[in-house]
Amino acid sequence: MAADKASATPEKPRLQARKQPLQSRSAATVGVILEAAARILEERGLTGLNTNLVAQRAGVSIGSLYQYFPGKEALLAALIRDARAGLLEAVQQICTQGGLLSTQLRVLIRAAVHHQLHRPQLMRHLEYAELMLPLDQESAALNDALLNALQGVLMAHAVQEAEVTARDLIAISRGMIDSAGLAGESDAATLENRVWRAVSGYLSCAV
Amino acid sequence: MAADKASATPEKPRLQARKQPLQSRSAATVGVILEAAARILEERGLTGLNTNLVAQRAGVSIGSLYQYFPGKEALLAALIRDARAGLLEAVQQICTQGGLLSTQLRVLIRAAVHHQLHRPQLMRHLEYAELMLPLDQESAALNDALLNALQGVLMAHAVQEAEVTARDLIAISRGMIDSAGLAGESDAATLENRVWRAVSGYLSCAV
DNA sequence: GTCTATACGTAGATAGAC
DNA sequence: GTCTATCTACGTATAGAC
Repeated sequence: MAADKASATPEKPRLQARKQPLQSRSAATVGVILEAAARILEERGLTGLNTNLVAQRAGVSIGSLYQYFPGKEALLAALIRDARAGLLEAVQQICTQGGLLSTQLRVLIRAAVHHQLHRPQLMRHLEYAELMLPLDQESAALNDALLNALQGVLMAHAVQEAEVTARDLIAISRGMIDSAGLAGESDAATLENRVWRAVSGYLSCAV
Repeated sequence: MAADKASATPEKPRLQARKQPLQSRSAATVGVILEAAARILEERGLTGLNTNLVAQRAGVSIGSLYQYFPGKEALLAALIRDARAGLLEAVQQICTQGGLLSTQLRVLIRAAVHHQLHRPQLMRHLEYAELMLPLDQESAALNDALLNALQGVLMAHAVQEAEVTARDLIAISRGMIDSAGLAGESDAATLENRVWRAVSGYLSCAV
């Protein structure tokens, strides 16, 4: 009987929040908690993030936090989802509008720079967290949607090997913006031009 | 709340190993420990790395491990130093040889691809660890040396804005190789060509 | 439904035996 | 000089009060 207590640990990280914040007050609480988590992430990184500190900074008790997020990983998953969803919205809008390839890519790069340069440290920590977490269905779907949107644009303009090209373009942009953010750059326009040079250079050799 | 109990935390991470492995047996032990740490990093990431597990995998006791490394961060610092030193050696050799810019960059990209595609997960974890650790003197010096070597090549060929260009080229390469490694690519030659396209494209627009 | 208090597990680090 | 045993601290998660 007593042995049952410590039965085989299922290792089941729950990434979904226990409650969906349908009420406005709950939504506000969730927002406060997530913003606190984001700030801590920026200041202390992944290892410095813990549920007690988040609750304290958010001004709620640890018990309340656990009512909305079943653990540290759930906080990270929510932050990742939010970030991905924000970018995806902008990207899909651009991709469905059509136009010259160069124009579309320019605008996409602008969106990416704006998105990633806003809080570079936070994005970097989230990107790393994404690799370690067994990323949930929703985040995976958002990632796929992002890649597919870009791939669609490339195919619409008859670019060869759209799949690997899309991956490379994302890697180039992400790497450069990451690096610039880390170096303390804040001039989005200049950075945008440099990313454009790399992206257009990569493509012009290909065609 | 109650009185501050954990307020006076000095937070003094020692990054230097306690002993330098001058004897061959010690050097072997250090090597075994570091390889064990590297494997765990690849399998479980930064949060999964702990001193007990490293000692166990390395086949030494936790006490012995602490004689060589005063903690988890010292293990990471040593791994980062080793990786940086390995790449720097190759890069400096290439940079001091002279020749056409395109030739030199080609060879540099080859070295970078070879270096980073070998153990992509490990490199990614180390890159992230590098950001969180107050990186020690030696690693900082190695990083500077790397950047300077590339910058020197660019300046020798009269490339404008060598500093920011060097940073961008490193960011492009690192981002693409990282992404390719994560996607499971193992064809170094193909990847090398794609990185070359991005790098040469970036530069040709600049000149 | 929000808080306080606490039990539990894990990891860090050391002291002392051999 | 290497190992075993252990102490301490911290973070997670829950139970129960309000």
